[in-house]
Amino acid sequence: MSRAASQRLEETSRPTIYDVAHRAKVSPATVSKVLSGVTTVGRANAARVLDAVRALGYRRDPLAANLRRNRRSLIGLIVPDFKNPFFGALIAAIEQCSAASDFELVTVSSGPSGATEARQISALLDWRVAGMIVIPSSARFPSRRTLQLAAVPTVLLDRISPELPFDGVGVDNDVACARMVNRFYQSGHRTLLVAVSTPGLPNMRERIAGTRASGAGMPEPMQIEVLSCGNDLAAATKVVADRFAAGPQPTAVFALFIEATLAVLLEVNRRGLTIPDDLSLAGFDDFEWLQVMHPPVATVIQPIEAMAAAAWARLMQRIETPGPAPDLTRVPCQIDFRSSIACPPSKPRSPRASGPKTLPTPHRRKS
Amino acid sequence: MSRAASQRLEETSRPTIYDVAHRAKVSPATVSKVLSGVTTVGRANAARVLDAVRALGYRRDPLAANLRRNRRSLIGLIVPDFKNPFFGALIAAIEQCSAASDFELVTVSSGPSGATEARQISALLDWRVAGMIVIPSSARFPSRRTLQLAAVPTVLLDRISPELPFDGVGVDNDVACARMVNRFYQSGHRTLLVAVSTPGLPNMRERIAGTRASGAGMPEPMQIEVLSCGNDLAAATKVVADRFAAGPQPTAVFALFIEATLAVLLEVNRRGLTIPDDLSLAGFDDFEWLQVMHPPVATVIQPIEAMAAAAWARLMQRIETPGPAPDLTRVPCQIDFRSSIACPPSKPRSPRASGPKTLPTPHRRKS
DNA sequence: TCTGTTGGATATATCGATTTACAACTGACG
DNA sequence: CGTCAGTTGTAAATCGATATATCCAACAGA
Repeated sequence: MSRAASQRLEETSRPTIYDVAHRAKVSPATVSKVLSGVTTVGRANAARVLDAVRALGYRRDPLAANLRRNRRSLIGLIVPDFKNPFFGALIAAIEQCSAASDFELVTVSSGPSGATEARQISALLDWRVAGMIVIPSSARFPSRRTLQLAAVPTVLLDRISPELPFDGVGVDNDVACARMVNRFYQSGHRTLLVAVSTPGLPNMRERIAGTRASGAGMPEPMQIEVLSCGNDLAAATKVVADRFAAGPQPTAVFALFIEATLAVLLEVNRRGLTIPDDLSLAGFDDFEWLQVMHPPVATVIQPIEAMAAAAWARLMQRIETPGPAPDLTRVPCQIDFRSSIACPPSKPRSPRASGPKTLPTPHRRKS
Repeated sequence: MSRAASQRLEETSRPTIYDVAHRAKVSPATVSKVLSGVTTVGRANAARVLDAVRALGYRRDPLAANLRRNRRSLIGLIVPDFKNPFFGALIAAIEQCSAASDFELVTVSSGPSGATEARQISALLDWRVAGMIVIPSSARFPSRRTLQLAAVPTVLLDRISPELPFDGVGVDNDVACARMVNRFYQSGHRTLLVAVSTPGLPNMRERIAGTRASGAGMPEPMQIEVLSCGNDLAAATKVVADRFAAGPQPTAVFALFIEATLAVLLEVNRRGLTIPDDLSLAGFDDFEWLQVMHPPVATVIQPIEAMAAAAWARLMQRIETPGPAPDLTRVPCQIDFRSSIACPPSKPRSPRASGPKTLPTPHRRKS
């Protein structure tokens, strides 16, 4: 009866598996088997089914299929912020991975607040995702309410810590920072201002630790000052401006997140300073525009494709064989030492001293 | 029987509506009514249901609910590229809108190819989204295969054209371009190189038309040259380099998309030119880093929040009352005339002539 | 007393697919 | 010829929720 109705509507609404079955003169069960690649179907029947599918333009309803089948075909991805192109690139890379698989990817953002993050996680769990990739947004992740995550294969990305009971994929922050600090040291710097977002974030913690350790291990130990800048550009701008106004002028800044790099550049402009003569600068994360600065800004380059691939592989593996021991994968960073790092100015604070340049800078004004 | 089983598993697997009903000593139908806010439920029963929901931590399965209910609670969003922070900001703004509504948002990217765009659209249609917001990726949208879209409320965003049978929300490209061209004209420019991505894209078409019309309407008509740069930075860089190497040196460039702005800045660096003395530059889309350039780059600022809000409102309206007449909404742009536009150099090609400056530029090197 | 109405609750069919248990058919072999 | 094994196909239950029809109690009006 209902099937008859569905048949009548065949042209207006989407065809169902019953319509296909009817047209191919087989049962819906057979159609389902053909579509899911079960081999115990006669060649003739299979062919007729495929013909009918083509003729009717049938597409299976993933809602119904997922509901019945226990294994769901969705992967959830949670990023803190869509506006950040670093996360954007990660999303794109992960989407690439998912396209090559049988899973569909659903991406949502958690915002800086832990509350909305928990809400988004719950929402994805409601959809019974087969697995999740999460870039944690808050320092303390996961909140108690989201601990249900343990039930679903989950891989943390970028902001990872060995204390959490999840698989994780991140970069070797300490190594990268050590290399960058070394560059500062080799250029003659003995003090370094490190601009971080929230010191509690796992990746920030690692970067700070790496910087500190490396600085302390030098023949002449470096003096490392850590500046917490908050999460957005507005906050960072203010903190950086205050710091430049207050303490002794820094001669080298290592910005551990992109907004800090921007904030420092803004402040440098405002004060009419010159990079690298007055101030050496290095950043984290590579964006194309960093190369068109005067001079181009040295940065740690996080291997986005590699991170995405590693996270995806880890998740697939975890879905297939849910083993008990979570593990962390570290991907190495590249560093592009661009010309924004040079000798410190010879006189700390004075009208102007044209410090010797060790690195070529692109020509600017030709007057 | 099956319910008994489900009851037995109550602690290990997610509770169902039957579990709630059992605990509250009512029928599943009543629970459903309470949860969907139907008022014909006695106060005592409603209270017991809510208690049971809390006690069991029940959350309704959106798969099952959406399957049964005809009205789906999903909105699909398709953007061409997650890496572009302009789209990222749009996603964030639209997500904001959706958070305040009963709908859930699913975002996917279509990539530059029309084929994957069609595939993504089909996938979203399979999920029976209640509506879609699409930033078309290909010049000819929609492809024939995706015309099924007509069945679902759909709003196009950013790249819109009156020929398509869809609602659309975009910016007043022609007005914005006219204002920018006027600025070039007022600064003394009579020739203008316009860098576009794909001239066929609706927004590019509009921008080119607006630029051309405005330039032609000047007391001394301007000479407008259009340069097709392709869609990514690599292509744009090459095209721009070739153009600078070949024809007469441009004195003013209006980059209609962000990669072109970057490409021009790169080429300017490579050639050791100075902005705005040797070349005046304006761009489209505002990014924070444009302000830390030397000098800051003038740009058209697209009102992202307004676009998102307009698109969302339009979609909600269309979902509630599916009227037949599609319409286009235009949102006005702001322009930030930064100091990257100045007089053209007095001598077209020669050692160097320090052209008179009409606008202050921030100090650079103090040597 | 009987009928009609109404608010409140329930039983049951249903959304569209998958899965399980079983029936029907085909040969093969004793 | 009958039984057994191996294929191939189908009927019916099922996933978890919602819509619809039905049912019941209480109460008003005739």
